Amino acid sequence: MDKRAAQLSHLRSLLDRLARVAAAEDWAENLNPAQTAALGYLARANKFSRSPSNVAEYLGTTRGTVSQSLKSLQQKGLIEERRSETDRRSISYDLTDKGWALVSVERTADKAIESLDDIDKVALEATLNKALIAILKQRGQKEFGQCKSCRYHQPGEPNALCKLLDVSLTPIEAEQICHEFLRQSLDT
Amino acid sequence: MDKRAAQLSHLRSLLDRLARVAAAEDWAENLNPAQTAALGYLARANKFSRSPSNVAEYLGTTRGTVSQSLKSLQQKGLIEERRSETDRRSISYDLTDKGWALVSVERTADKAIESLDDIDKVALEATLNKALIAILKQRGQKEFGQCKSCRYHQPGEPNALCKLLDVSLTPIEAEQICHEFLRQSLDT
DNA sequence: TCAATATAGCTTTGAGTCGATACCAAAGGA
DNA sequence: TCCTTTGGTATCGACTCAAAGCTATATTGA
Repeated sequence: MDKRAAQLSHLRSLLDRLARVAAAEDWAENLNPAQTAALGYLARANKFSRSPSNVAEYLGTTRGTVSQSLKSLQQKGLIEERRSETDRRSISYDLTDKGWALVSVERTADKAIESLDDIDKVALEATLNKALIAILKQRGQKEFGQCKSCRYHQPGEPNALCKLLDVSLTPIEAEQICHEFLRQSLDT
Repeated sequence: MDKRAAQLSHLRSLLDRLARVAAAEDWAENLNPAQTAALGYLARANKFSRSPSNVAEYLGTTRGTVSQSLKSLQQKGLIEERRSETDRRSISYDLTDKGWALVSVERTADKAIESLDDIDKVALEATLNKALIAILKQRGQKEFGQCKSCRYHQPGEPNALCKLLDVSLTPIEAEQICHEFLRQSLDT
């Protein structure tokens, strides 16, 4: 194994270990890391992006797994299902008050990230995003992103507009995550 | 949920999602992410740090889980156990040729990371390391690190010396990971 | 228009894995 | 000798994955 390869795998393992160690504490309220991730996603996704399929694609896992994770979250009273009136197959999940309370508790991993310099945080986010986008592109997976940075977003006062779905977006909604997201500058 | 909290959890989820998506491909040769992580650690750890307990502490999981992961890796012919002669309880694992071959195959996540600018890579590693160290310190977990950056490392030609275990270290060994690692500058 | 077919959204199933707990065996002290 | 600590393993319930199995909607082709 040459040195270059070793260096690469080192960065990769560092990332993996950090996520693994950080995930090891995600057991408050009997939530495992996958359930915590799903709950966190639902808390940040808009109402068009809270189906099991969306969660599965976002987290890079299968619909079957997500189906059970969500069922478990539901049994614990953290989320509740809302069936679509137009399409009787599809389901969307909303957080309950209990769910909202849980996502806002701070964990030691958050504190550790918070302790970084602001400059580091900005750079970290930018770089991680680059890496993530590169992987997703190679796999042909969707990126997901905030409406306000989307190609279909049209700013406005007081509400913005989604030109794809033709719906009005409150300022809060414009910061939520959407599965239809497409970045503005199309670099292939 | 105020904006600051939302920002924090965003960085945290980004990290989590990246690791999750990257891990989703680690199924070559029927290895799951945990097994891949264990194999990767064993490939980079020195001979004093390849016990089940060491792997468990490094990955932030339990000895029981690691015990099963290693057994699975062993059945697949990727590692082999070596029992200590001085302590009949302890076990150390070595990679087989097949195991070495497997850790050196490049995955798409590696390519994505490789595609980053060198400056980004250096900054990314430094920042991730800061965050990891902060978490580990809060949890009272050991850091693990390369001998050559350890407090007990004494450079020398051709071989360096570990002042803790009083053993000679070849240049290759000095770049391996040790569970006894203590960083040089002691900032509390 | 209306069945036949294809696709989409989600769930169930079975094999394998993870984490918590309890446990055994060896080593170290008092 | 007895007690504690350390290193590793067995078991059980919960979880994950992949694949197969529903329904419901969309599309096709007379």
